[in-house]
Amino acid sequence: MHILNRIFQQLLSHYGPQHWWPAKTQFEVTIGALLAQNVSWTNAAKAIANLETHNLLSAQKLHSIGAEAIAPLIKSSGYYNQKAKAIAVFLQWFTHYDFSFETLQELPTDTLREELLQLPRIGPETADSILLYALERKIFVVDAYTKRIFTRLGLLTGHEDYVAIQEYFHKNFTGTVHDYNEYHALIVKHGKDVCNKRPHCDKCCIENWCKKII
DNA sequence: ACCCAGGGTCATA
DNA sequence: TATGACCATGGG
Repeated sequence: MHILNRIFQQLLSHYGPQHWWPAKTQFEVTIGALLAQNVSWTNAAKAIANLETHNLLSAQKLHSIGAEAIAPLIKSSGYYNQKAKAIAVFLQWFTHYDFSFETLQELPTDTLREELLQLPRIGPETADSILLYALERKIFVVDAYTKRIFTRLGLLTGHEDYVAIQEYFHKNFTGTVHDYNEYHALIVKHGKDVCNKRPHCDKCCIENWCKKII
């Protein structure tokens, strides 16, 4: 049993299921992934709620109004000009697949990932969030918490790039897609839970309960 | 007032 | 490759 599997079990038993992604549709997950970039989830959630209020939480409708009309509706998510443009470009790309997630599902994961990465403001974490939480592909989502927590645990040096960290999980974590879903959500939960002020803090995970895992 | 939050991009060395 | 600046709102 690899350490990554044991840490997952610990996190799950400690925090319980996180029920990600908090959205009703695959489209809402995707838009949410863009809006949540580098802002608190509550900020992103307000923007999504605002779109829903205006009955714009569908690809066709959102595509029809354009970036200039989207921007003021998502102000609460920050970077609203960049994000509005990103949503508009994504929707333009999505027209090639008839605004259909069924059609998207026909593509292999690697191809989909490369396509998504071509789009503005869709970097590795956002692309993987869409792949995992909207399309249910077995992809590990790496974020700043992942790097920080697992570096503190001594399992990473802190100098690995995104892909290297992702491969570490793909090779060693033997979970289902649902487990991949929970793992990332639990890491975010744990990252907020413990002291997250840079390198060291006494009452953090290492001193308190992460040692028990290892 | 400062820091950070479910990042990405671009310029610079 | 590796930093730094920038985007921008809202809560602590």
